Amino acid sequence: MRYPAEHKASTREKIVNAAAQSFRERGSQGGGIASMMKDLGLTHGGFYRHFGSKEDLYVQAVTRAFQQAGDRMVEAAKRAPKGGELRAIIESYLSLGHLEHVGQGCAVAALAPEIARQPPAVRSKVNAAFKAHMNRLLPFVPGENASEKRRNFFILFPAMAGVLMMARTITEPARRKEILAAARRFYTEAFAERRS
Amino acid sequence: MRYPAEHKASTREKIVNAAAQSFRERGSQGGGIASMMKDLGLTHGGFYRHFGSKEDLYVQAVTRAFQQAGDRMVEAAKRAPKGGELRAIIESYLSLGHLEHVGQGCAVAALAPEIARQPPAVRSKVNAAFKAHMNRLLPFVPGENASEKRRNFFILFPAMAGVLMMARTITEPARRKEILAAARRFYTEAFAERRS
DNA sequence: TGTACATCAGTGAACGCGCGTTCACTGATGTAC
DNA sequence: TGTACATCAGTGAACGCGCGTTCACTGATGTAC
Repeated sequence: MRYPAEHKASTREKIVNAAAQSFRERGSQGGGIASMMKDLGLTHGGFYRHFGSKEDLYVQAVTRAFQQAGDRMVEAAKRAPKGGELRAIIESYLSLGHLEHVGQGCAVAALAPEIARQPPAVRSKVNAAFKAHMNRLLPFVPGENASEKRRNFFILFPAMAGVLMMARTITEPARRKEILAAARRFYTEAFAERRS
Repeated sequence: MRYPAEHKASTREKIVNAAAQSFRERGSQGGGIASMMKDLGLTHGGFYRHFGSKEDLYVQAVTRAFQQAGDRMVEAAKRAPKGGELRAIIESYLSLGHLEHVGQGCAVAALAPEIARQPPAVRSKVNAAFKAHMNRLLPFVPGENASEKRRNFFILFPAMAGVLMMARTITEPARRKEILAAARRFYTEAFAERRS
């Protein structure tokens, strides 16, 4: 059958979104093309009308994941009182909600080691998506100039990703919360407090 | 053929070591039992004389990986001048050598998100191995008492793992070094300097 | 306005491959007698 | 001391399954005339 004009683009959109969640939740394998398509009420055969390969989808999906995670942080910052933007970002990043919802969360915390193992072509595209993500967040990072902001960014954000990762690894809920709370305090004091 | 008495134990040892490297380098799939056995000059069929399943091996291998990574850090601390132990650990953890040798390095930085996705039985055993790893390192962590040391441990080490992960993700060598250097400075100042 | 044809997103069977796991077998050495 | 048998780490073919990818086909709607 023939579909309305933007039908194809909208299907593609849905696939990318489903994949962005699936890869974060289930790893870089993502649980299979067939299962992702099925969740959208489609069959696997149609997949190749939209993407050249699973790897192609992976790049699109990780890029999307960075956008979504960035959206969440920017929104958290917007809801914060003037001057409290970074604190709000830190608190939302190191929240129990973020820990529990890998599928909607930070792509670094969900996938970093697997990204590091991708072939160069994939990694360089993911790098570009990450760079865009960083640039959205730099305005909220302390620093006199761009390079100082970048340096602080690369201390704060990977560290928070590490904490989140670690906490997700641990089974006892109490210990998880403890770790997140301690890290919130530490990074808020280090980066988001009036500095002397 | 019948083999000398400790032959079996020694083969098992070799498999665990090969797997500890393979999982860290190639992810929780590890590149296949057959290929790991082949690297040791064995065939895949023999694998099940040593392990009940691949999952069983995974637990043993990750445990081993923690031991090895712990060994390296403890050795670095021993080589350090009195009082410089933690600084030495930080510097060796955030070194280019560690970044480049995933297979011999920290299991958290190599595998954390994948560990978080393992079934509960696996995760709780990995948790136990991690706890043992932590206890080896606690003596080097600042803090008045055990719980304060633990709190600092859970800030410092996951953060360093996050930095390493992130740096491994990035393709440009210069940027990688930059990130490591900035983090070394930050964490040394925060945890391994004479504190006022 | 009506008819024939083209288009193309989606379908579902099929293919090929990798991989975890099983199993009957091997054969050198230990043990029983 | 010698012989028959048991042991068991390791072998390699085979099985079953999941999964990425291909391909001939479908059929509703757009387009040409």
